[in-house]
Parts: sequence; C-alpha cells; structure tokens
Amino acid sequence: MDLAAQRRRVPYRQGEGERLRQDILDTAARILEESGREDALSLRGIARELGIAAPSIYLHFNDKTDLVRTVLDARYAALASTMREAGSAAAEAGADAWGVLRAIVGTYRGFAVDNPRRYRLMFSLEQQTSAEDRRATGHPLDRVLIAWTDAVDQYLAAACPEQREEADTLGVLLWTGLHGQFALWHTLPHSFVDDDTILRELEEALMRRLLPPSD
Amino acid sequence: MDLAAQRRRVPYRQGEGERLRQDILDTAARILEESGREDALSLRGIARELGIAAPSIYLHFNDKTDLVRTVLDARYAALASTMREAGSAAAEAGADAWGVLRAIVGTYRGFAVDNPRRYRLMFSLEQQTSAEDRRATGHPLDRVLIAWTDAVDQYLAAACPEQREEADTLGVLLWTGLHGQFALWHTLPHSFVDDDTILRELEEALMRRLLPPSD
DNA sequence: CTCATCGACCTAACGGCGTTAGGTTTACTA
DNA sequence: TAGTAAACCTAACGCCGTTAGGTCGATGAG
Repeated sequence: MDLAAQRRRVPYRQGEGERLRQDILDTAARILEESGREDALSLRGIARELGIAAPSIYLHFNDKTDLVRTVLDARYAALASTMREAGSAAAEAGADAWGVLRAIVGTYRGFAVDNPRRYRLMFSLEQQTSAEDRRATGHPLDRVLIAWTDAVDQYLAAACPEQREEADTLGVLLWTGLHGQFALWHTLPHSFVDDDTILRELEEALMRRLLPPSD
Repeated sequence: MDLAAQRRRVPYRQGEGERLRQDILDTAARILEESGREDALSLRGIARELGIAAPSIYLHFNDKTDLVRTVLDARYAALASTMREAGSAAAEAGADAWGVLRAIVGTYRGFAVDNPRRYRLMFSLEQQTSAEDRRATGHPLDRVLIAWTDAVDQYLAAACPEQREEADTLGVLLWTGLHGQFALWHTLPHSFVDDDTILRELEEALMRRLLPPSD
C-alpha cells in the first residue's frame, strides 16, 4: 500500500481537474466490483486511497448516491455492449439464429454468475429516476432492455418472421425470466456455489418454452 | 409522538424480558415496511422510539443484520401462507385449477406491487446462509419456493397429470419469471407508478407460455 | 509587473451510526 | 439477609456523509 506516497499528493494542474473525477470513478468502481455492496463503499475510503480529502469528492459528484449511480450507469452500457458483441461474434462464427440468441443469453448469464454480488447491486438499486429525467435521457437500464428486445427481434426475423410483432413482449419475458433466475439463484435447490448447472438447465427450459421454434 | 412518555420507560419485569425483543422486532418491521430500505433502519432510532438505550438491543440480537434477517424471515413465511390461503379461498369459491393458480399469482403480484420497496428489500438481501445452516433449517426463502412448486403441482395434478413430474421445474420457472418482472417493473416501458397493467399482461403471457393447457 | 480571479484542492466540525466495555438497579432465591 | 441474576444503563471508540469556510498556486487583465 503506497499510502505514504499518496499522503502528499500533488494536485492536478489547472485545466486537468476532471482527471480526479475519473480517478474517483475508477476507485469507486473497483471497490463496488470487489465488494458488491454499496455500504462497503465510503467516500472517506476513496479519499484515503487517492490521497485526497473526502470533501473534494463533492467537487465532482453531488453526493454518494450520485457517484454510485454514475458507476452503475457505465456498467449497464458495458453489459449491453457485451451482449451485442457476443451476438455478432456468434453470427460471424456461423451460428444460426438460435445459436446467436443462446450466445447472448450465455454472455448475460456469465456476467451474472461471474460476480453475483455485483449483479445484485446493479439490479437491486433504488434507481428512483424522476419521470422528467426518464423522458429526457431514458432509464439507465433502457440500454439493456433494448439489447434484449433487439436480440429476440433478430431471432424472430430469421426463425419465425410471422411472430416478429411479439418481439418486444418476448424480449421482456426472456430478460425478466432470466433475471429472476439469477436473482434467486442461491435460493434454488441444489444450487451450490460455483455450480451454475441449474441455471443452464433453467435457461434452456425457459427459452424453449418462450420462443417459437425455427421454421 | 410520545417521546416524553417513553423517556423514562419502566423496564419489563423479570421473566418478561422477551417482550422487549418483540417490541424491537415490531418497531424494526414497521420501519422497514415504511421505508423499504435497510439503511433507513437504525438501532439508535429503534431505541429512541422504544425509550431504551441502543446497546440494549444487543441483549436480543447479535447485530443489526441479525435483526433485519429475523424480520424478513417472518415476512417470507407470511407471504407463503398468504399464497396458500389465496389458493384455498379460490378453490372453495369454485374456481378451476387454472383459476386457483391465477389467484395465487395475483396474490403474489399484489404483495409485490402493494409495496415495491419492501418487496425489493426482501429479495435483494445478501442472505449469505452458510451451507451448514442451510442443511439444518433450510434457506429462509424455501417456504416461498415450496409454495410455488406446490401451487404448480396442484394445477398439473388437476389439469395435466402426465406432466406432473415437471412441477418443480415449472414452479421455479414461474416464480423466477414473475420475480424478474416485478424486480424490473420500473425499468419496463410504459410502466407508470401505480399502474400494474403491464404486469398483468406479462404474467398472463408467461403463464400461458409456461404451463400446459388443461386437458 | 502587479494584482485580482479562479481552479483545485484543504481543514475543521456537525450530527449520526454500529458496536464494545463495564456499570447499576431491581427482583428472586437460598 | 446475602448473593445471584435479569433487565437494563452510561460512556466511549472509531467510523460515516456532509457542510462551511479557508488556502495557495496558476492565469489573465491592466
């Protein structure tokens, strides 16, 4: 720990103040990633690590929840991107429509299983978006929602075009269904830590029941 | 507020010390019910309301998380009971198997929609049950899980006996699917506060796709 | 070259929190 | 009547988020 080195930090030069904002964001993201608990993150702890005074964080964020929200918003966008990339990669590798959708589902499961506490944190937040904000910038989770409806729409377009109008409903059903499985994973019978077999079985069962087979 | 009256509380008499435990439990339950946030509950706040000293809570609970867990465990059991009662009531009112199941689903939705923050709190907790505890007393949510698998099993027994062996899987799929919908409710499009229409539609869509029709 | 301004921080302090250590008072028991 | 034990208590520690009010060097204007 280079606490001594940080104790007398030299401030960023004029015009580079935004770099501290990024430092704070990075540190907060790492702590949240590791702990998966919002209350394991403290502004004073961040300040200690960075060698700054705790109130300096308020130069860049309104309060603690603003900081956490900013970190998580980036995570939502990253998750949505990862899903899209997984779909594209599977398609380029020659997978059929069902295979592409399964690749996306598997990526999402991987994200949830890889760090269950992070996943819970991301999806159990209050997220009290005001109706105003919502109409302006949309809900932070909209990117994830759209990634799902797009994924299902592409499957339907290739496999079952006549049901394509149901893409939105099916996308929501698939996403919420999978989310429920991951959220309740540890309460399901025969679920041991680091064994996601039951999740693979459930997700297969859910997909087969929800989605129409390929023509 | 009868703070003045409580300021000098007369202690429970010898042999009645457990009554304070119940007082603490009741107060904690009320605050959690109203706020839906664990960090809105403070031991010092409970103590103020009851006219006791904060450390006295430690005579009855190991720490704050122990208190919260105790409150929530009772809620899980109550939820499971309510589901069973709703099923029985529907059956006695002459509903068919599908109607009974829908009554149970509706009750569960009502519980979630009636106080979304309480619902989130109940199902987003760490619940780090040790493997040891789990084998001894079971997971606190097991009662809810069993209520679901029982409900689906009874439906299948009446409507589609040949698929009855799938009751466990279908129960889990139904529960996790519904849970995902409720957990992500506020991120879904066209979901306005106090309008659970979209939930009713989604739950109908999920049930119809998951469950086999009646013979 | 001076000097006011401004950006990038800082210290001090407030009130609140969970939790621990170590009493104190009251009732029952031997 | 002495002692034990139940049902509490006070004081204190070290955290925490947040606010108020500095400090100090770079920068641009006159």
